[in-house]
Amino acid sequence: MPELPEVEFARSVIERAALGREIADVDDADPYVCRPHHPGEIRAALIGRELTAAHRRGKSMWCDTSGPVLGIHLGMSGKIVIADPDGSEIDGGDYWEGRRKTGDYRWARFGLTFADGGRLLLVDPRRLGRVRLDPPVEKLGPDAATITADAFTRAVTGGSAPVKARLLEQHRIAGIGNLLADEILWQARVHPGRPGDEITEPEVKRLFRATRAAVRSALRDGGVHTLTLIAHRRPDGRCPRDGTPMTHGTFGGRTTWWCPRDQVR
DNA sequence: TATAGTGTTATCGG
DNA sequence: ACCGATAACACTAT
Repeated sequence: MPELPEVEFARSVIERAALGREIADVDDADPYVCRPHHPGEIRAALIGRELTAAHRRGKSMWCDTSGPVLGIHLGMSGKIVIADPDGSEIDGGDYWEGRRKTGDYRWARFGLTFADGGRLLLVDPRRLGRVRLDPPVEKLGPDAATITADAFTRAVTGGSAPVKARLLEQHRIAGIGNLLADEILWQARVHPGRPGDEITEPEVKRLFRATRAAVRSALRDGGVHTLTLIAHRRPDGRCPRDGTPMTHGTFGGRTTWWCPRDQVR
């Protein structure tokens, strides 16, 4: 399930395989995924156009076209699949890899059909992805992969909300999901429940460095599943640093795992 | 069989 | 205004 690194991979697949192909048809029949549009609205806007560029900020993607901008969000279970008329497929996903057979389009929730017969599909079993025209990208904070130290400090400090909740707010920093957040807090040795207005300068510094390091390593190694802490977020999990049994609780409405010895309130 | 979940958004209540 | 909790979405994994 996608966080920033997985979305970047999907974006690169679109860039590599879908740009410059004339759009001959659009399946926008799913009113939930395509909200707030009505069925046929995206179709009418894109037929005869082509994608000219693929962008990403945080977990949001958008494509420039010769017409309106096409926004794509993968939600929790979405991925991009490019299916070509010769039967070949480019699978732009990770989590469902090996669990979805080539040619299984049961959960295709949106699709572009190109004039050459190829298709770009949003395959999304849980239907939490979204496709819309002219998405409000400006509401997102700076991308977690490139955010500056100053912007990071502004985003994380202040307020009474737990720091974990802040890391997850896409309008402050775009791209950190539940797993990345736990990894960052663990790397930085910061308790997830620390309120923003109590975070110290050294803590912010460690969080910033951990954010950059975790995002970079997940981008390099193929996704958030490769992060150190992830395998230890489980009932019998132990801290990879000191062997202490991991604790879990809820912050910002999400299940959170941390090391009670390393990460002290 | 029951429950939780790597995301987002809206709404309600404190 | 800020924050937490809850629901909704529909399916998979444990």
